[in-house]
Amino acid sequence: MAPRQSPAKDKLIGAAVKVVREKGFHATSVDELCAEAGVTKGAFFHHFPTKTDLGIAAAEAWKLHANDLFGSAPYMAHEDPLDRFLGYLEFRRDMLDGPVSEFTCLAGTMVQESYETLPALREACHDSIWGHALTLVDDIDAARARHGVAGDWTSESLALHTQAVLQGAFILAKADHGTKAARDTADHLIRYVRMLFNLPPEVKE
Amino acid sequence: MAPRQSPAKDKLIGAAVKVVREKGFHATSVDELCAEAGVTKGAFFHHFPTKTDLGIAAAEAWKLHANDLFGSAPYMAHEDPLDRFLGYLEFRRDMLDGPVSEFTCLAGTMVQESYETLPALREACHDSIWGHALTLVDDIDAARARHGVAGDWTSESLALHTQAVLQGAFILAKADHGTKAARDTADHLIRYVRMLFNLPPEVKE
DNA sequence: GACGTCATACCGACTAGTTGGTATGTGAAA
DNA sequence: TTTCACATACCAACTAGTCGGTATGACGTC
Repeated sequence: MAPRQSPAKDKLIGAAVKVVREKGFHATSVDELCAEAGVTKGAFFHHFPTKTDLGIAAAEAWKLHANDLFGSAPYMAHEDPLDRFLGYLEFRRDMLDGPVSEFTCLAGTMVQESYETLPALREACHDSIWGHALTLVDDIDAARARHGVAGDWTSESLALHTQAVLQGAFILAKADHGTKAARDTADHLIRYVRMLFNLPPEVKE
Repeated sequence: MAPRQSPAKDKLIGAAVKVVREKGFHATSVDELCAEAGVTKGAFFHHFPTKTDLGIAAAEAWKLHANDLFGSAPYMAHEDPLDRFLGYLEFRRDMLDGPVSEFTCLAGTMVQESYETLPALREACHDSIWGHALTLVDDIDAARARHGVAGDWTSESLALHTQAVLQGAFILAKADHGTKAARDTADHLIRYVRMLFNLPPEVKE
């Protein structure tokens, strides 16, 4: 039956991504993760030495998931790197919809609970966030070159700024139990980037 | 001797503000809070029916603390509301220094752990964040009027955007265990606001 | 101002249940 | 027959919360 692989491992990672985003890392118990994944505790500790190690694996899976999702999104077909960057921002804004736990960031959630106490998990969250942010740098660089935009800021800092605004938007959405404030803050980010590149404000119907 | 008040209550709130910012809400136990505050468990549950209730009280105390701190800061003496707003932003950027747990936001930390599971605590965090953000609205409104700045955005959304950027900066600082990325993102926010108000970029030595 | 009554602040042992983690067994594939 | 993926039973430590008790000060009565 079991085809000599580890379906339980993947199911546990999937369960962690789902439940930890809803309830947080420490509020989610191992038993709960096993129940959600439909596996037993023996399977859990067969694949992960500790609960923290599952968190680390989930953060890694999260980074792969994000880079896959955004790497294959429609706006990536644009020829102008600035269009790709703006397409990314609009895509992320438009994702701020539906249940809060379905658009928020696993790494941003976990790092708050681990940064002082679980260094290995903090590091994994760092890799997840930075790893995704840095995928934007090449397009930002190319967009500046093509459109002759200098400014006393680095492309890397702007890439990280977009992640900061999104992480902040998630917190507003969680506090508000709604998406309006989050979408408004994403609109401010888009307005800012357009101003940096000397574009007129986005026109919305 | 005991001056007919509740020193234990205040000490517990202070301990919660400190320890929860470091470790998170769920990772902090009642025993730990009592030890930090130097009181007994009896005192804890005399003043707070549940651990969550202490979290709520801490969120309320946090809002008072913030509005007191920023309400009496030096930049508030500026006559031009735009100078006050920019002074606030620069002050917040310059606060991003030293140990991470000493400049991050208690409400932003707790809301991530409570938004789906502890509605009363989520609500208290909402009040704390919104209550502080909205103190900026009058100055933003007045600054727009005085400097003739329209734009298709509301002053309230810009006030909330500043909070989102700061919350995002805290997450970057936690993930990075450092302050550079957080300060850079605050610089982007200041650059944005200056552009909105048609000011040249900030000059730094 | 002495006295009884009551409320508040606080103490710390205790408990019922949950936690992350372990030790050992099983059954199928190679 | 060895190995890997998983299951079951179990445990020590810790969890939030309870409960009977004490110390202290406020207040009304005489």
